[in-house]
Amino acid sequence: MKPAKRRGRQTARDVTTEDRILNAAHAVFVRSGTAGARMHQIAKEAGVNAALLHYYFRTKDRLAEAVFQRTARALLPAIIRILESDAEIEEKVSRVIDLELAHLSRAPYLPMHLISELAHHPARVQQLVSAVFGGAPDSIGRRVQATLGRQIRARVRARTMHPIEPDQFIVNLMSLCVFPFAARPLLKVLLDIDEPAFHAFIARRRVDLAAFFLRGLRP
Amino acid sequence: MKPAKRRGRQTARDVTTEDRILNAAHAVFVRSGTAGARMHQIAKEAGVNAALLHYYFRTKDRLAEAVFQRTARALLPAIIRILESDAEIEEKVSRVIDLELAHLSRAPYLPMHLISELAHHPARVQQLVSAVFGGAPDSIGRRVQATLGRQIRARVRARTMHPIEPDQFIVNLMSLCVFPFAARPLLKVLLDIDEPAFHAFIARRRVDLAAFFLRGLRP
DNA sequence: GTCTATATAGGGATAGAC
DNA sequence: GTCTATCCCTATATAGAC
Repeated sequence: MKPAKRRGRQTARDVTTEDRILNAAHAVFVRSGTAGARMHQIAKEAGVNAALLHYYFRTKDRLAEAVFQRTARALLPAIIRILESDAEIEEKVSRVIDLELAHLSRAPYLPMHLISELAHHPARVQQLVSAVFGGAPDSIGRRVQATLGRQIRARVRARTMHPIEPDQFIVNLMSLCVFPFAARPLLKVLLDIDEPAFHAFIARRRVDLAAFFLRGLRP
Repeated sequence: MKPAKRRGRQTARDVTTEDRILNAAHAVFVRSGTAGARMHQIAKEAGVNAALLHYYFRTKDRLAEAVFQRTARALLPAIIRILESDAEIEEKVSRVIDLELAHLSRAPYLPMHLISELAHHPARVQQLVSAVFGGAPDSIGRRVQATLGRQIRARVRARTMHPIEPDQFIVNLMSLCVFPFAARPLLKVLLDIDEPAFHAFIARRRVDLAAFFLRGLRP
């Protein structure tokens, strides 16, 4: 590979040509959607010839799959690890919110891509499972829900928490973190805010959200 | 137009050929994304010849635009009307949640389509504004936020509500309603639930969500 | 208004030189 | 490993008969 002549803004991980392609593909796929993305555009942003994409990843679909798996590994496993740890519930909520809002501030379209791919391309479902946790097909979700369920029941018995189903707990938490980023273009129109205002909005959220959520759990 | 020979399951509004096309286009665009959608597929599901699509809507993009505007008009205006009405906050929360969950249970991919189109196709932003409210460019969002802001401040002074920014209020409410549907394929994998379990999940949500949200607003 | 037939372009993919 | 040239198919779009 040629070391010089890198066109796009390259990160520290832009070492090998394959990485450059993967990074560019990630950007283009997320920006335009997999169906709308153009191989030539990816090649251009990676600063390489279009034929090289087929040399490294045989087809567009394989390239999309590689990007998808990378996206799936970016955040979900870390969230799951927090939720099934043995930390207190308040601790879990804070840590999940901190992690999600920090990460999504840097990669705002990440969840959109994940969701959109899953919706349009049924094969991705299996790929998600194997990407997030090597072999466990369904047990992951059940395990997290069981852990949370035990914690919640204990707190309800102690009169320090309002009853809530574990799945509703998880979905509420994820909704409040992810949706603002996924719906960013919509919110900008509806709330009439621009880019800096959006960042201020998220900054405020990092301060307020955990407290709002935890008040919702009080008895 | 020929009255017989309708292939797809037709609704009561499948009266004119143009409607049939629009309905089929809606289904295909939402299912496959605009870029992934194929004109032939739309024609097939509408039960008409492919050339007819171009007779009624000159290009694929115009057809996509028509579908988008229809999608935008489906829910947003009603939500906005509730939020800027003079009902009490508790009442607003309940009504928005009821309306959204009922509507999205029938059209789960509606918000995904809206968001995805806005993200991928910058021209849609302007089209959204003119679709939701004829001429008012930005004032809609500001007006809703002002109304809510006044209500919240009054309640905070009366010590019956915890302070919260109007924009955070709106985004929290929308997040909790919309995200579960937008992320449905993801949630099915993560929570290990199938179609009927998802419906049960939403049914439970229609009972619990307003109370959860309102607890989050308590002082 | 609706159909058949066809023009045209764009994009994914390959062959083969270097 | 990387480039140039090119193939081929698919999808949008149009022309024109009925």
